Amino acid sequence: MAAANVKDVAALARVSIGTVSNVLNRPEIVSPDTVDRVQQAIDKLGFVRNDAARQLKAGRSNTIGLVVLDVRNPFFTDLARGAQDAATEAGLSVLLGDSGRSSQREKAYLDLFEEQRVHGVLVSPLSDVGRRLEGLRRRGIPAVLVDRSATGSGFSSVSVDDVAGGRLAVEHLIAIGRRRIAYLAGSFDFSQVTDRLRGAQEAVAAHPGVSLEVVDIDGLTVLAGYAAGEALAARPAAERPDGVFTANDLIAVGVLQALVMYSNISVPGDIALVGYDDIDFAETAVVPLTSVRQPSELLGKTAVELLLDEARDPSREPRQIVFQPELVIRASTGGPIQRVD
Amino acid sequence: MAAANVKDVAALARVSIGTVSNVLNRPEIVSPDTVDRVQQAIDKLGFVRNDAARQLKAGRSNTIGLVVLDVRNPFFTDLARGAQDAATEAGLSVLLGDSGRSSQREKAYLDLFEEQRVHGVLVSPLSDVGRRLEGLRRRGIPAVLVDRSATGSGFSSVSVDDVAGGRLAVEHLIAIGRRRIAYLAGSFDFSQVTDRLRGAQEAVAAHPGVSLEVVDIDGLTVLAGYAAGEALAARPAAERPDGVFTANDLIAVGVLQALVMYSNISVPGDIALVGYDDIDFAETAVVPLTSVRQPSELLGKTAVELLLDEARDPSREPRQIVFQPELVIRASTGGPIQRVD
DNA sequence: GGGGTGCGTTGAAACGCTTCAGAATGAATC
DNA sequence: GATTCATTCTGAAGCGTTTCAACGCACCCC
Repeated sequence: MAAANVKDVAALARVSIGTVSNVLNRPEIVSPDTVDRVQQAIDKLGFVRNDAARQLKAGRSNTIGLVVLDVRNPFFTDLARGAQDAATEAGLSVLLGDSGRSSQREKAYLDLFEEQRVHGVLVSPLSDVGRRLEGLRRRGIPAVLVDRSATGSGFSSVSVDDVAGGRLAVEHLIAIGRRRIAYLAGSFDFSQVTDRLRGAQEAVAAHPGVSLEVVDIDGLTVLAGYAAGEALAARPAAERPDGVFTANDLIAVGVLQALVMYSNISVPGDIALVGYDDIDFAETAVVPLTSVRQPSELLGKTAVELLLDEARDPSREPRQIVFQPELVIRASTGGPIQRVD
Repeated sequence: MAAANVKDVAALARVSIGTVSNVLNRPEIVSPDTVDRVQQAIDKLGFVRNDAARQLKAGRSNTIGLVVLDVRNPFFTDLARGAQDAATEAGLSVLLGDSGRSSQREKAYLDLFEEQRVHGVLVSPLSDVGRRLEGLRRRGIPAVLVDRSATGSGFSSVSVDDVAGGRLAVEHLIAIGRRRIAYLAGSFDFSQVTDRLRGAQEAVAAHPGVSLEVVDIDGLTVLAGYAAGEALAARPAAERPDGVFTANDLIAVGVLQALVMYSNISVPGDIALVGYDDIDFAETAVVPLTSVRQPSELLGKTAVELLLDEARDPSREPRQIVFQPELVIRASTGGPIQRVD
């Protein structure tokens, strides 16, 4: 029992294959009677349209390729979910690839997407994929960079203003009276890490009497944060910061746990703590964590929209969309909002 | 500048299109000279093979469809990663769909996969998709159920023995001397939740003098765990369990945080705690959490292997592969491993 | 020199769909 | 009754690949 095709349906419904195709794609131009007859034939034969043939004819697939740096990072899964929703809405599906920060895998996925003649690609780029994306574009496949601003690259991008995020975090610490701020981060080769630092510096610069110490730790993990927290706790009280901003929530959680162990240091009493990303665990940490939230789902949704616009009109000027992060205030900086305007 | 196709390559290399195809797919049967010439033409034209045409001809795509219940759950992303690795190895790619526990979306993804004539589908089934999968199989698309045993369903499956996991957890609690065990869980309509309970019951039944209390909480979240932990702490000490097993790590983390707040209750001193899933945060919790680990990545990898076997030989008998979970012992039950053989 | 053997190459056919120019039909208009 | 027009349907062409029977050629062997 071979799978039925349009020809079989046409034969059973006693119409031409062209009519079957019209029933499938533009039923409004076919007479109701015929639509009925064809539909019955389709049901009877269990016909399911062959997408490969359709795509071959169309010249491109109904798929959007998305390459993320790390599927295990909630930021990216949220982003992927947003992208999927927007794509589904437009009748497209998303092929999700995980580069795992390997430029080899990144390339492999882009090659795959090119063979598939995808509708477009969304990339959270590892390194310099500009040339590769140029190639895709020449073939008519638009690309949008996600989570990285791409001014001047000739591509559209959606990103979050990390400088603003850093500023937001540290201004909040200053607003609640902290004067000796520390920024805890590792992996300073990530632009996100340095952008957040820059924001922190700007906030400090705007407030005389506030100092900023940068603590370079070993990575962006809970364990690195725990070690850093222990080191802070071991300092004489006078040399400890009274406000700590970390490059992400994982570090903050580690710091928090180290401080809770040394129960003589209280959060936020002695040290107020602000993380970044607002992961699920921020809300449910031992001391609920103030954090900077990125609109990840919105990022994915918007990226797809930019992509579709460019697919429709390839000559369109690239646009850089920068989202503003949002500060979520919780107990680790004194809980309910106290704003000083 | 239209994209080059095999015909263009053939013309430039002065060979037939059949030869170009052979260079692409079976270079060993083409003379080295010709391979060179064709390769140069390919490079010069920037030719990239059109996958849609290839698939149309082949009758099926080089893609495996995977539908998971929730991409945000690390268990599934790990599983997906395992599946991707195995698929890549076999020259296939994975189309990842997130049903988000909606049977409508589940159906939509299966429809999509059918249109795509995917090589096979992996499903962590929401409800009864048996009939739907039967339909796919009739069309030559094999299916493997993941994270659910499917004995007697006619399909292969990979799953983890949750009964064994529950037994493992509670036997460990008993082995370290606990006698009043509590099982904290919500959502008792999930088979995983009840299977783990069954394992716990078996372990208790095998040890006279040990009691098991089942505490039904509101969901499987950190917050639900926190509430349950507070309730435990509020009990008179004599009525508190001395060993707690939770249906997942999130609950355990919540319990842990509630207990740590009431600092008169020590973990593991007063209450030993075992979670389930071994999420990243288990290792880095305030008190590192003993947990039952599921080989999620291996699950994905194995599922793909079963699928490929069935794709190669459709008459193959379905197989049910059940993995054994593993207990990871950490500080919440007394830390370094103490094994009684 | 006829017949066999292998190697490398050829090119038409087929995969299943969509599209589109044109045919068929019936109704409306002069 | 001829003309126009709208509506509905037809069927061949074409998308770009893989496959496969057939072909040419060189070589070897009696």
